[in-house]
Amino acid sequence: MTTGKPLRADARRNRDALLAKARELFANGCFDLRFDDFARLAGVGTGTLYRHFPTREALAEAVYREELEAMCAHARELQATQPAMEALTTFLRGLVNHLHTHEGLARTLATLMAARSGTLADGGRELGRAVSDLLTAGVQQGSIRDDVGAGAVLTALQGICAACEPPGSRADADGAVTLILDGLRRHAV
Amino acid sequence: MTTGKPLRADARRNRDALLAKARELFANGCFDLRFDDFARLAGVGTGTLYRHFPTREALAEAVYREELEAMCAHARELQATQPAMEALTTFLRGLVNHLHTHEGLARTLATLMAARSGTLADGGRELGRAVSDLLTAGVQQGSIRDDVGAGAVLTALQGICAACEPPGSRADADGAVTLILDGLRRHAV
DNA sequence: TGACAAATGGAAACTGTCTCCATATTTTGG
DNA sequence: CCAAAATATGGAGACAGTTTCCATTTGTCA
Repeated sequence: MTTGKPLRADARRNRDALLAKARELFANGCFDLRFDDFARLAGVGTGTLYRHFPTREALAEAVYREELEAMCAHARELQATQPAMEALTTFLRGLVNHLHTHEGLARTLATLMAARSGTLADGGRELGRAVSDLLTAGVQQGSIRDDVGAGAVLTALQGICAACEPPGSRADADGAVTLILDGLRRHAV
Repeated sequence: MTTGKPLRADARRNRDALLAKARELFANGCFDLRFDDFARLAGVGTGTLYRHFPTREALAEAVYREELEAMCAHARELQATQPAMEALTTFLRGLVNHLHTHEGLARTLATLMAARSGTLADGGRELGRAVSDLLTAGVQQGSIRDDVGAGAVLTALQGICAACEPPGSRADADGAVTLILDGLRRHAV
C-alpha cells in the first residue's frame, strides 16, 4: 500500500529528510510556517517538496502515519486480551491522553477525518476500522449497544481533535470520552 | 452589545447588502469563493468589505448571529417548560436536524468553537451558556450527572459541526447525540 | 562506461488577502 | 439652506504564500 514503485536513492533520501524535519517542527509546535519553508529547512528545493507531498496535509499525514498505525495496532492488541468494553475504555483514554501531548497528531487527525473521502483519508479510515472492530466485539459480547455505529464515536472524536488547543480542553476531552463510553454501554433492559 | 455607535446611513446600507449577499451565497453552498468576491457580488468595494468584516469568519458570524440567538432563545424556552433532560433532548435533536440542512451554520459553528477566545467566539459562548444552563438544571433535578461539564458536550458538538459534509454524516451525528444524551443520564447508583 | 530514466532546485507566474488614500457622501450646527 | 467637519467609499496595487515548469544534475542498468 505504501510502496507504489521503488524510489531512486536520492529521492528516498530527500523524502526522508523532509519527513524528519517536518516531524521535528511539528513536535515543536510549528504548524503554521509557510509550506515552502519545510523544503528550505530540510535542505531541498521547493519542487522536491511538492513532488513528494503535494499538500501540507499530505505531509502531515505521512509524518503521523506510523504513529497512527501503532495506535491502531495497540487497539487490536487490547481487543485480543480484554473484554471489548475495557479495551475500548483503555484505548480511548490512552488516545486522548496521547493527543493532549501531541497537538500535531490531533490537528492532523481532525483534518483527515474531515476529508472522509480522497486518498488522504486512509489514515482516518484505519482509525475508524479499529474503533469499528472494538464496537463489533462489544456488541457480540453484549456489553455495547448495537444501535449506534462507529461513525458516531468517530464524530465525537473529531470534536476532541478539533478542540485540542489549550484552555480546559483536557478536561473537556476527558468528559467527552466519558459520555461516549457511558453512552455506548448496554444497560439492563 | 451589537451597537457600538450609530452607523452612517450609507455604511449601514452597504453592511446590509454584504450580509444579504453573503447569506444568499452561503445558503447556496458557496463557501469557498475568494473573500473579495463577496464585495464585488454585493456591489461594494473591497475596502468596504474589510472595514465591516475584517475576516471571512467575522462575516460568517454576523450572517448566522441572529439564527444562533434564536436557537439559544429556543433552548431557554424549552428549559422553562419541560424537565431539563427532555428539554436537552429536544434541543440537541433539533439542533442537529437544523445543522444538517444548513451546512453554512455548521461550518460557522465549528469555526467559532475552535476559536475559544477572541471577539469572534461570542457566538460560540452563547451556545455554550445555553447548554450549560440546561445541564445545571438537569443536575438540580437529578436527571443529569454532575461530573461532566458543558464543555464535554460542546466538544462532541464541535465534532458534529466539523463532520457536516455529506456521506453518512446525518446518521453519525444522530448517533453522537444519542451517546451524549445517554452518557449524560444519571443512573441509579 | 554510456545512454536512458528519474529527480532536482529555484526562478517566475499565479492567486487570494489586505492596505491605503484621494475622492465621495452624510451629518452637523450656524 | 449651506458650509465645514466627520465619516465612509472603492479599487489599484503591494504583499505573502502557493504552485508550476524545465534546464540541469544525479542515479541506474546493461
